[in-house]
Amino acid sequence: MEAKSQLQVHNSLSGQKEKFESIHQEFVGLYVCGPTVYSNVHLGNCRTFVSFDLIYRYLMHLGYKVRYVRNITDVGHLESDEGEGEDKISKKARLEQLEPMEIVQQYTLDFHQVMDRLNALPPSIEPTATGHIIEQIEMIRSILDKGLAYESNGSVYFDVLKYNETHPYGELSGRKIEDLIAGTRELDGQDEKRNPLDFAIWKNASKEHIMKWPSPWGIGFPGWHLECSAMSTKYLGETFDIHGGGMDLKFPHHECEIAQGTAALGVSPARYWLHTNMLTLNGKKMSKSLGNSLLPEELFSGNNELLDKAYGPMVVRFFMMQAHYRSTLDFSSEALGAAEKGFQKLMDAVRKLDQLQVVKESSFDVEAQIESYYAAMNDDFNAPILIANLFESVRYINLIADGKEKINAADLERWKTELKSFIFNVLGLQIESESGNDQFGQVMDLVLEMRQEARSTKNWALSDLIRDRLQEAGIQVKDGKDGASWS
RNA sequence: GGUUUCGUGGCCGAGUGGCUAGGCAGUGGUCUGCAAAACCACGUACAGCGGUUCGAAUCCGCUCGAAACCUCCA
Repeated sequence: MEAKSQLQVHNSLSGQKEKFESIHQEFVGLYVCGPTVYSNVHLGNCRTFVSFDLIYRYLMHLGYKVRYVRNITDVGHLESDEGEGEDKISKKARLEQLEPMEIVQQYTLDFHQVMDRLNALPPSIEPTATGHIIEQIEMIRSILDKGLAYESNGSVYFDVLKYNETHPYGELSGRKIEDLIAGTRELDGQDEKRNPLDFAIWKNASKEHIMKWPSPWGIGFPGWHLECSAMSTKYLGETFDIHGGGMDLKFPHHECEIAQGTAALGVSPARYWLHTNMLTLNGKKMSKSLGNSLLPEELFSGNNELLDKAYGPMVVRFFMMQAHYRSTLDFSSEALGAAEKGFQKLMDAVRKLDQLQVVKESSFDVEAQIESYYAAMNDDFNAPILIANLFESVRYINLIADGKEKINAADLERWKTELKSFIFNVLGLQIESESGNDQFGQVMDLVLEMRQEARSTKNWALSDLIRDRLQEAGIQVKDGKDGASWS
């Protein structure tokens, strides 16, 4: 409970770290913009959701009851602002001659599967845009009532200039309305809009458009920013604690959400805005359209020319956790390889933890170790620092195993609980390739016993043969003070 | 062009005014039948130039370079 009061988060609204205080003491409302399900999620998409998984997990670790809402965008966003704009899911459905909902289903399943492999917890509510058309229409109506939107040819546009008269448009992304006007001057054209900055909150559907619904303004579909406003309001209230998403959604998506929410309800939707940074490949944002994206499946199977081998989901997760969520993270096979070794080292230490001998008195400050975990995470969810501190603990674990440091039973109990909690519950790591059954472990025990037998008769040829062959099979034998272990 | 951000040792990546980041790789050592693992020691990194300061990788200015957003994107 004490650690809870020390959490600091970086709020994009202020550009600074702020003390985190939830609206309702024990509860946190968390909304994260989810994926548009028109293709397989790539690794860059995954990073954002893994980052928020960490945040979600730590908030719960601190004792908060978190309602985590993450939407599925199953109405594609408009491709262009011109009249013939087509949404991505419609387009894909047309090309593949499928029902839009088949596309949505296929890639939603893929998304869930990938999240599961990366051990990202499912959100509390995962609403879809198409399931909330009525809520969106209601919200549009409310904005129209306030005079902050106008109808034009069966579409409804948000009146940015009018809104800006009473509320600063651009407060989240640091943009000034004059600059925005100057920047968009070239774009305009034959427009239904009063101003190029205005954005659609309801869009008139052309005949060919597949996904469409009736509305007071005719047949159409909701504008691209509206779904998040409608769904976050429905499930978390008019103002909730944390709204998150990728950096690339800051403008215009989140800026528009603030404007819509404020226009419709009179209050700003979220107190804290958290933005996760991009996963880059060769220094550039991983993006499907740029052709530099990696699919999680390719990573897990090693089936990509960028990779020298396959990497497990937990190694990938650990790799992501080694960078702070607000920094870009550059992907390379080399960096992943380094992460794999580090992850292995951490897991080895966790296994050792259960076999440590206890004595009467501890020779080092266990409590300080534990405090360092909380300090790291309380500083804007600084997982890389947490991991650095965990490696400090790894050193102590190894020293105890070597008989060079000591720990008492009470300290060990408490340490085990906290350490494991941070590794497995907060970082969300899992021990991989835990060949599941005890049978295998028993066989390994037997093999190592036989090797020990050979060693005791100085049959080095046999003992080395066993060790080398196991090595070839991917099993490493480690001789320690109290016998051999393997991993 | 505008907005936001970044440039850290061989690689990845923390740090935001004085005090060790950490991981991987490397070198030397201890241990070991040999090895692996583990432990110990080591590398004097902060794009460049100028300024503020007793003191700057950390603050300010300029220069160079990179990225994201300003069209859909996590």
